[in-house]
Order: sequence, then structure tokens, then C-alpha cells
Amino acid sequence: MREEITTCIADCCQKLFGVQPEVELSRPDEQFGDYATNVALQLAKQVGKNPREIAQELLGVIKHPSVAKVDIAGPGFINLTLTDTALAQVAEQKIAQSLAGQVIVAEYSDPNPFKVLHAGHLYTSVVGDAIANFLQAAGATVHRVNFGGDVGLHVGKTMWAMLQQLGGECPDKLAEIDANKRAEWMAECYVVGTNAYEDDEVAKQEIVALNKKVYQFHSEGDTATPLAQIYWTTRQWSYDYFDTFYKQIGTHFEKYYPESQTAGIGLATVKEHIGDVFVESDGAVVFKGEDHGLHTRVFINSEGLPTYETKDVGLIMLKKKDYNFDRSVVITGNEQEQYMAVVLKAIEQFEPELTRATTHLTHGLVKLAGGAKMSSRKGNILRAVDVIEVAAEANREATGQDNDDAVLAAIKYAFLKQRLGTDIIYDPKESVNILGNSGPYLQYAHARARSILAKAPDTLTPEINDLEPDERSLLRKIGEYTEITERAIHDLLPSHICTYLYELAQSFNRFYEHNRVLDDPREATRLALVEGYADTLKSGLTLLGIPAVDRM
RNA sequence: GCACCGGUAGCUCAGCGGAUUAGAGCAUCUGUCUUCGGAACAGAGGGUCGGGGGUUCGAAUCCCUCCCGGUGCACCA
Repeated sequence: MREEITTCIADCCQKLFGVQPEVELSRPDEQFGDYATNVALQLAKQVGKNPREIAQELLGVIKHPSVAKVDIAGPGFINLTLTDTALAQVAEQKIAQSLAGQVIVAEYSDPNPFKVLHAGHLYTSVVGDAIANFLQAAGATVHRVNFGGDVGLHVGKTMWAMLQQLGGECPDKLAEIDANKRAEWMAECYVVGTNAYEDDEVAKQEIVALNKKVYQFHSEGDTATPLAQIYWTTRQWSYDYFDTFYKQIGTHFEKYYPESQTAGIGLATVKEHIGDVFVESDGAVVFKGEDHGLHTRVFINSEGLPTYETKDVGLIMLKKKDYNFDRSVVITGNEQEQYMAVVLKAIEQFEPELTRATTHLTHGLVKLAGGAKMSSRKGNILRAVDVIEVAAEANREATGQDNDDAVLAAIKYAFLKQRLGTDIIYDPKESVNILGNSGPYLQYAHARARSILAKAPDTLTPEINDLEPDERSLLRKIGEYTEITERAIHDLLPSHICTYLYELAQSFNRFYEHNRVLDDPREATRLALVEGYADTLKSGLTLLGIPAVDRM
């Protein structure tokens, strides 16, 4: 529809003025019509006439069966109003399969085993899940993967404290830890280990030694010695804990890439390119980012060990090997933005395709409204469970009941409605507020529409013409869904859909306030609108990863 | 110092493929309706779109510059 009209207008310009402008159709305020174009303003200079004159001439020529009315406004805007049938057609358009046939790997969340999931993990999981949904909706085959450090100093710290608790290298004692408290126990151990590392020189040496042993478990395939048993068992506890958490928030991963697996291939790749891409400097192997307007980073340290940079190189190689992707989307906090730019620039030197196929999206921090600062040293970070708990509590206070779906909707919507990249000041009360722009509000809006439909007679034939103004307004809003969603998919910005869904719900409420649906002469038409509205809302919520329940 | 991100109503934020009167939610104030789930609707007040320059017929949106806040810049992840 859009394309047809665009072409029609372009042809008219060609005929009248002999020029073929880029016609852009925008969605103006409703009072102006369904579409608007500023071609007349664009053409003014080329044609040498004033915009309103040009618009006036075009007015007489633009003829399209879907366009009911054309008029001129302001400095020379051409506003188009569609016929009701055309508007209904727009509302039925499906999301373009722009990514059909593509294989896309989406990597997000990236928590470290042996550590606790914090608010940032919750945020990136919610965002990543929505974006993965988007890519799927556009026809891509999406693989959701996760990357985390199962080796490294943090593991040594946790292990050190675990050994204290277990009274030595006693894997049997692990059985005494309550199965439901495993993750919590490990998180506490991490905090104890971290503090010991900073305060106690002896402990620090022991932690460093443990860290080396952990690397050996991997290099030597040691799963049998007591210490190795502790490591492998608790490492699995971490992955179990992640799985449980992801299930709780309604997302999932098909693969975890542990750092221990990416280090080798990364190291080999970097070593291959010493000389042509990487250079030795002060005993380390670095990539000189300055040559590309970036900064220098170390890929292999002076002890010959791979740094995170190299593990990321290995990761991208492994993903390519496993999935042979057309595109790779990586979502992380924005503190990694410039770091990643260097890694990708380095990879570009020897595998330009890989860099070209990679999109790095970054997001901000989650802070609790009120601005309580937390010390990570004491482990007082804002954990993922804390966010869920304060949301559940706020919801309980507001509604007097527990509702996991509503809590999830509240959190997800609060995170997603803001443009990606900025920090989130999360206000639990506001997020569960059913009177405002919130997830539960949209869930309710959906449930309410479904309940009307549930009472409707089965067989009715709607007539979509001669719509009344309120009906038309709603239909017009429903019709924006596809293009908004396509834009959200293109920009990988969930916030576009959030803004739209809220406007859609408002549009419905306005309609519903003044128009009887059931037992009305216009029942058939209105029910069709209600259904279109409910389906659209559900479709949008589902893309965002928010459960669209029929009752609440 | 260099780089990246942000600075829009009291608060939290949309808008940033330039364009018809700068929007929303919350908060404040005022109305409506005996409501198919009122978790509604209508309306009011509240803005030098961080400052200053520039490009343009037209800038919150593009460019330059300055200020403020956050983050990142060699062997952590």
C-alpha cells in the first residue's frame, strides 16, 4: 500500500515536472490524514516554484483507488486520507520477512559462572530476548547463545572461600549444601573470597594458585582429583542456576560458550597473525588501535596467556564455526563499546566478513530509583532477584495479590520502553502502576478486550466501510503496527514497539469509552475492531517477551 | 588529555531517516459517566528541547564549539 502510493506520487512528479524525487510518506497527526508527504517542499528549488503551487498542481493529478482525499496544508504538505477499505488492508499487512533465510546468532546476558546474577544480567536478558524475537519475526533463524567466564580470578576467589567452608578439598561435603541454596552459597563465597583477596596477602597467593589449577583442570582434562570435582560440580551448579533464572523470566539459551573453550582457538588465531595484524610490545602481543582511530589493547599478556580480547576473538570464530551465521548480534553493557570496537577492528584485518556481519549493541546500567549506591566489595550489588523482589512487593502493595505474569510484565516493559543505550532508573512502583504507562496496564488492556470477545456471538460478518470517526481512529492506529514493528526490527529498538502499544491501548480506550460494542447495531464491525486490536496488542507484547494473558 | 554515551515539563522518559501547533506517563488542579472488566474518558497549568554559533525556506533532530554528568583508554573480565 505504502509503496503503491509512493510510486504513484513519484510518477505524478515525473509527469508534471520531469523529476523523480525520493517520496517519503510519513504518518502525520491524525487530523491531517493517514499519510503525508513533503515532496512539494523538496521539489521547490529544483522546479523553481513555491511549494504550495507545486502541491496544488499535484493535488489535481494524484489519483489512486486507495486514496479518498488529498489536501494541502501548512507550507505545502500533501496530506492523504485513505479509503476505509484501504485502511483495513493496511491493518492486515504482515511483517515483512526481510531476514528470511538468514542465520543469526544472538549473544546476550553473559553471566559468569561462580558469580551472582545481577540487575544488569536481568536487563540484558530482557533486551536480548526481545531482539532475538524481532529477528525471528522477520524470518531469520536465530540461535541464542551465552558467553561467560568459567575460568579466571573470580573462580579462584569463589573456590578459595568454598574450600574454607568445606574444610578443605572435600567434594563429598558439597552434598550438605541445600540444593535450593547452592547459587546463594556460591555468591556468598565469592564475596568472602573477594574480600580475602584484597585484605589478606596469604589468601591472595592461595587464590592465584587456585586460579592456575582451574586452568589445569581444563588443559589436562582433570575431572577426578578432589579439587577438580569441587570445581566441576559447582561450575554445573552455576549453569543450573542460570537455566532456572532464564526459565523464570521466560527466555532460554541453546548454548553456553564458556571462556575455557574459546581461549584456545582465540590464542591460535591471534598467534597466526602476529606480524601482520598484532605486534609484540613490552613482551605482550597487542593490536595497535591508534592506526584505526581507536586505542591499543593487549591480546596476549607478557606471560603468554590470552586476555579477554583473545577469548572474544575465539568466541566469534567458534560461533561462525558452529552456526555459519550471516549475522551476529552481541548485546553488552556500554562500558564495553570501545573495547569491542578494537576487537572487531582487529578481526577485520584478517576476517573482514566476520566484522561486517557483527552488530554490537550496548545498553546502560539499571539503577533503583532513589539512587541507593551499592558497594560491590561487600557484595551489596543490586541482584537480579532483588529487582524481581521489589517489583513483586510493589505489585502486591498496589493490587493486594501476587501475580508473576504482571511482575514480569512490569519489569520487562519498564526496561524495554526506554531507548537502548541509556541508564534505566527503575522505579518499581511506577512499573507496576496499572494506571500509567506500564506492562500490567497493557496486559489488562489486552485481557479486557478478550473478555468482550468472549461474550460475542460467533458468526458475524464485519463491514469495514463508512466507519464512524472513533472506529476509524482505532483502525488507523492498528494499521501502524506493521510499519512500527518493521522499524523496530530494523533499528533493533524495542522501545518503538512499547511506545506504540501504549498509544494503541489509549486509542482503544478512547473508542471504547464512547462506543457500545455488544448489542449495538454496529456490533459486527466493532467486534472486528476489538479483535484486531487485541491481536495486535498480543502480537506486540509477545515480541517484547511479555505474556499477553486473557485474564488477570 | 583522547574517545564514546547522555543532557527535552517538578520527576521518569518518547520524539533525533529535518517540516504542518515540541509529546506521554507520574505528580498537581478541574470536570464527565448508574461503567460490554472505570485498571476509563475529557480538560488545565507546567518547556529559552544544556549554552553559543552555523547549514537550511524550515533544526530538539544535521555540523562546529563550549559547559555539565556517566563510561572507557596495555598486560582484569
